[in-house]
This record gives sequence, C-alpha cells and structure tokens, in this order.
Amino acid sequence: MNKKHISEENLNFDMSSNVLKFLSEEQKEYIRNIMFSVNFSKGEIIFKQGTPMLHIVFIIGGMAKIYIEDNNNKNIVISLIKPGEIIGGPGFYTDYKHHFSVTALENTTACFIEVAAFKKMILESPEFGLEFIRYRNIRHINFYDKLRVTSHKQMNGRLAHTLLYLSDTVYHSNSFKTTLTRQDLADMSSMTKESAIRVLKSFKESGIIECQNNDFEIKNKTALKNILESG
Amino acid sequence: MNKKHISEENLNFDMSSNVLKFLSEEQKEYIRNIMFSVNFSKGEIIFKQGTPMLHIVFIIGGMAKIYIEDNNNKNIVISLIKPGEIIGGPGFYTDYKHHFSVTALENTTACFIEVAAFKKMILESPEFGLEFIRYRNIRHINFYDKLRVTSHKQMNGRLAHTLLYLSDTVYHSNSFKTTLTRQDLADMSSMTKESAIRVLKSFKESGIIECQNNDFEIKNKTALKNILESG
DNA sequence: CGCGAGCTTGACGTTGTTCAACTAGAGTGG
DNA sequence: CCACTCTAGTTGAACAACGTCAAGCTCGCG
Repeated sequence: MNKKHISEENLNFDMSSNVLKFLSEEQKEYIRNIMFSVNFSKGEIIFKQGTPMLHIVFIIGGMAKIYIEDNNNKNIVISLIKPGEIIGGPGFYTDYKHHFSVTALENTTACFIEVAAFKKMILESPEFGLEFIRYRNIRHINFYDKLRVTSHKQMNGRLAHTLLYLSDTVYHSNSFKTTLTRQDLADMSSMTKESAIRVLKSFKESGIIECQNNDFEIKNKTALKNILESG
Repeated sequence: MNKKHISEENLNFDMSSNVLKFLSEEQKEYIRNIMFSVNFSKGEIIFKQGTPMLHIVFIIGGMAKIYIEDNNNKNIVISLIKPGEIIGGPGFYTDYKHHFSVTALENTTACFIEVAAFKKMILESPEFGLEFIRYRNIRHINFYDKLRVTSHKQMNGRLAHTLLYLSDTVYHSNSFKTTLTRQDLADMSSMTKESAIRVLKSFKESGIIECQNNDFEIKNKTALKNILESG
C-alpha cells in the first residue's frame, strides 16, 4: 500500500462523477490538499467492519466489493464499487464505525478524505449537505430492493437479480468477464456456493446465459427478468 | 380522518423527542404554523408505497407499522413507529416517492410537514442537515441488522429477533400486550403465519416465553438472545 | 510432476412452505 | 336468543427448497 497525493487530472475526473462535484471551487481545492490515495492489490482489505470510520473513501481505479461480515463466516455482498464512486457508510455522524468491510477485487486505487473535513464541507455548504442526503438515500433505496429480493424470492430469482445487477449496473454489457468467484456470486445472492453453481448450470441448460469460468454472457435478458419477478 | 392544527403543548413535546429539536426557535415557530395533524383509526393506511412523498410525517399518538409491500401479497414489516418518532423515508430529495407503506396499528395521530419546508430548514441550517443525516444513517444501520438476520438466520433466530425488538425497543418491558397479529409477527420475521405460530409454540413449550392471544411475556431473555446468535 | 485453490457433482437430511381442515370468538340479522 | 358469517388463530400431512457433506475435478503454478 503506497500512499501519495493525487494528480490534479485524476481529481477533476473524480469530483465530476460523485457527490463531490457539488463542492465550490475553493472547497475542491481544500479537499485536494488534504486527501491522499493508497494502492491496494487484489484481495487486500481496504477497510474492515467494526473499525473506526476515520475517512470517507472513493475509488479512482479498479473495483471493490462492499460486504457485511457475519459471525459464522457467512458474508453478504451488498454492492460493487467502481471508479468515481464514493463510500460514505452509515457510520458517518453516528457511531463513526464501519458497518461493512471493503476488499479490492482487482488492483485498486482508493482516495481518503477525513470525516472531519467532510463534516466541515456540509457545515459550510448546506446544498452539499442535501446532496449528501440524496446520496445516502439512494443507497438506502437500493437496500430496500435487496431486502425484498432476499426475503421473498427463491434461489433462481435471487441469482437472476445478481446477474442483472452485474450486467446493468456494474459492467453495462450483456457479456462480461469478472474477477468475482462463485463464492462471491453466492454471497451476493444469499445462498451457498454449491447452490449458486447449480442455479448457474440450470440457467445455462435453458439457454438463458452462457458462462465458462469467469466469462458470462446473458443470452436472454427478458427471461432473466421474468425469473426475478416470478420466483 | 379529521385534519387540524396542533396545540402548542403537543408540539413542544414532539419537537423535543426527534430530529426537530435541533431547529432554532424561529424555525420551530415556522413549522408550527404550517404543519397539520390527522387522526387515523386502527387499520387505516397513513400513506402508501409508490405514492408521491409530499410530507415528512411524525406520530404524536398511537402506533404504526412501516412495511414494504411485495408484488405477491407478501409484506416485510421494517419497524414500528411510536409517538415522537419521525418518518422521513429515503424518497426525500431523491425521487420523492414513498418506498414503504405505513398503517395505523391502533388509533393514531400523525403530523404532516411539507417536504419543501423540510428542505428549507436544511438549507437555512446546515447543523440541522447534519442531524437529519444522522437520523437517516441510524435507520440505515438498523436495516443492516435486519438484512443480516433475514439472510442468514433461520426461523427460530428470526422470530427471536422480532420478540427482542418488541421487548427492548418498542414496549420496553419483558411483558407486553400488542395489537400485532400473527401475520404481522410473521411479516416482521420473514416467514409465513403458520411458521410463526409453530415457532411461538416451541418457544412456549421450552419455557422461554408465555403467550396467549396478544399477551406476551418473555421468561428467559438470555435464551432468546442465544437463539438469535446461534441460529 | 505434484500441489492447492476454486469449481463441480451427487446423495442425503433438514428447514420451511403449502394446502386443507378445524377451532374460537366477535359481530350481525332474523 | 339463536343461527350465520367472518376473521384470526391453530394443527397436521405432504411436498418442495435449500444446505451440508463428501468426493472428484480442473487448471495454474512452483
């Protein structure tokens, strides 16, 4: 993990793609001066559930998974984070703890902004506060969707949900190569690795998807959406 | 449903028990003038998932359930709301829609504040914005807990979670009388009504709880917590 | 060549839902 | 005062969904 300050180009890119874009020029300059970046290798933990939340983090390269760790080794993958996206968990201005862990899925560069600076921005600029509320609320809405799927859909529907999320939200393509393991797919769908494999196989056999190893192709998205709705 | 303005005593009571207490005196006065209250009978819907979110609501009397409605008649009860508590859903400053429904569990009085007024308060006072962020984040943290329980615990653990929530957070007592039906308890625990009944029976038979009709008594809270943790 | 991590498959047992029947109590109307 | 009905609660049996366990596989890497 090597720590460094950010080149200005990178920073401008980042600030235009998340909630930071609502800062004034002066504020951006301030943030620019105090933030720092760290490179993580694939598999490294960016931060760990239960530890103090000292920074708001955002990713400027690579990809990471956000997941809740359960007592008995069962994880729930909540979402994947791509370049430009910010991670400001619900610990902000509450207990200042991380309520989930974040791990790099490939080599990933993360930027760190102290929470105190973030709070300062909100106090200086209530418009920014509103935008941050919007960001938090969108996360919350996504979460409602996840709860609905995990409590009332069965395995086919849950895995369909995961595949559609990967295709529509993460990779923006019907065919994609991923670094996610079968265990990760299972953790995204609230089932065991073995079950995920079996459901993938049944999707393959009915011609809905193609997949070998980590290459996926969705052949029939309509069918997948039907499975999500009905099952 | 009769609509009326709020007596000042009521209002002061309310404002001291939720996020509104962080408003200035002038702001409180402003809110006092524009808010109105409505009485709901047991079973009446206060607002419905999918409809436009025009107001922030809080309860000054009675009790209500917040629940997500699923396509196929399966509901997920997220939480119960008591007097003093505010309901500002994740639709605020995003899509301005209700992402859940709220129904009165007994005769209930609800106060309505226009969302525009709420937004005005945040723009006037960034400290209030921060407090609102805290309120939203606490809701979000509770939600993490719910997701963990529903995805990885089995029926005994899920119903134990519900009973502990009722005892510790809602009624603040080991014995309580509730207006919740068995179906409500099931919807809080992500299972069918029949399963909820069977689990309650098994808890009764092992002496962990007493219950007849709507009177509940938790005899062995430690056992209940162990069930939540282990299964 | 062998080792190890992730992947795959099958057999089996458990968990939880579904369906149908039955019970109890609370109105309601004759 | 007695049927009648309606709703919530309860129980049992059959069945489907899902996890567990154990074994074998594949493929990259030392």
